Amino acid sequence: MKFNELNLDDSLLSAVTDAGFSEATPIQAQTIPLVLSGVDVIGQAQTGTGKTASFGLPILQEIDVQNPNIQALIISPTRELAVQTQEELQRLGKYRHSKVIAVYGGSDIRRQIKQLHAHPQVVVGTPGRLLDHIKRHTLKLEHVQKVVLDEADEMLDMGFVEDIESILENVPSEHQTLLYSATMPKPIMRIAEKFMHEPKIVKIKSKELTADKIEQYMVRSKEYEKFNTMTRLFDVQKPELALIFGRTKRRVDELTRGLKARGYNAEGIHGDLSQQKRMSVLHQFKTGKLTYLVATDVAARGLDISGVSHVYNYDIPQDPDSYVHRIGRTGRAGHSGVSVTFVSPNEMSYLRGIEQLTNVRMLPLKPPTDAEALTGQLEAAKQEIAQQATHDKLDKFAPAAQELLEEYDPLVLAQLLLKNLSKDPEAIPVKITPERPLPSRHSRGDNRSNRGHGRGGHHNYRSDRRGGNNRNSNHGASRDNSHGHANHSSQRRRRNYTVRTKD
DNA sequence: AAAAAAT
Repeated sequence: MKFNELNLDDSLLSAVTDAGFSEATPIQAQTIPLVLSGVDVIGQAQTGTGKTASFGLPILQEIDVQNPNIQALIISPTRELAVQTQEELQRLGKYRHSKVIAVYGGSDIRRQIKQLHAHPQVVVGTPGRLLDHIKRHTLKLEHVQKVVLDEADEMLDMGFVEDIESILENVPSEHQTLLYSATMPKPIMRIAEKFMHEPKIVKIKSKELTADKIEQYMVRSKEYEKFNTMTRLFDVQKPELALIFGRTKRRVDELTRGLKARGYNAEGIHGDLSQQKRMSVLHQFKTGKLTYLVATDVAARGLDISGVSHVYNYDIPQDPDSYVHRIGRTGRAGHSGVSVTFVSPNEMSYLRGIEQLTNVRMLPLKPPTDAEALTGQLEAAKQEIAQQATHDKLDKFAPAAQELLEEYDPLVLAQLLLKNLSKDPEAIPVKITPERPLPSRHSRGDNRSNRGHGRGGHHNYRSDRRGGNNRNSNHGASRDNSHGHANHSSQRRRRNYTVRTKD
């Protein structure tokens, strides 16, 4: 179905065309006429199916732009989703000159109050901050006619039901309600009964729970091997854009540190980071400046990032729904995707739970060997060298480099490159805290060391307390390349690929 | 049990 068959204003159709769409997705084709007819609607669909426009377009159409009051309210589970929704609605409504703002925690409330004073017609927000504004009397909802509960199952999981209830007390009772949810558990149906009137249900085939465009793999890996296995996979698979999920905020921090230490272009995102940081990291990832985004489930749902080629479940999700959401970040908008889930022996039950829900059997993936991984790194290095050579107009250099690379044992050369490429070679041993705290850690009164960077990563907890100074000294060879002439003459980063056998 | 969300 084409958009122009949906009785939408020309102003909206122009914006849709600008966005590059002509064909409506199933949820849009089915939902838009219903919303326009004024009935309550339950939409069972995930982000990436065109959900936002399916409520956004009819809402924008019915907005009276002469009316300075807030006429539509959209409640989102996470701040990032609120921002994303606001941006999309603003884009779709640009020719209607409707004003859409987002209010959410972690950002300056005074600025938001100013924006609220400027008479927006649509407000997108997260529950906590919406309530905050209501209490401050800076958010007036008495003219709201449409309410959207976006990702309702997610909001339910996060315990927002009471908040939503309090927010809705401030909305006139005869409003139209639209509820979106990827899954439809009983509590969602209860909410629907409570807040909605004879809702029409639009269901997008549950068969598409996990798109078949996603190749789903699993890797059996013990906890302490996971990190190495994953980085080897990176080297072999060379993801364009990878999303890596960890179970806790702390593990996300550790993983990020570890990946950075090994020279991967990685950043983390979770709820304890400042909102500013969250936004900037997400922006970097969306614009491709960042290849590896390590995240808690804050990024599992709703976020629409195009071009995620790989999703890695470093920690398998305990909740099967979470798995569906996580891998749904890839294989979007017609692209194919790959997901890899790491499973340790005591996590097999989670795996079974997931496979039962999705009705898909994950293909076992053999962890790459060191040699395979190094070959992968080598290829990447080759490409980089070639690229740089072209860039510097030193085309002659490329064949020479090729030759060099072919001449030497890849293993030796790759190890060397590794050492040269990584920003902090000493930090290469990475230690990720095990899931459960280790039993007694021989508490001999000194807890000065091992938190954090885990440099040196002794796996053996023997009490060699004098060992403090036995760092292996093979990095004694001076890494400081301050040889009189500074090398910032060359604009780009230059590296010395000196070939020297390892002692 | 963790994460998210108001300060």
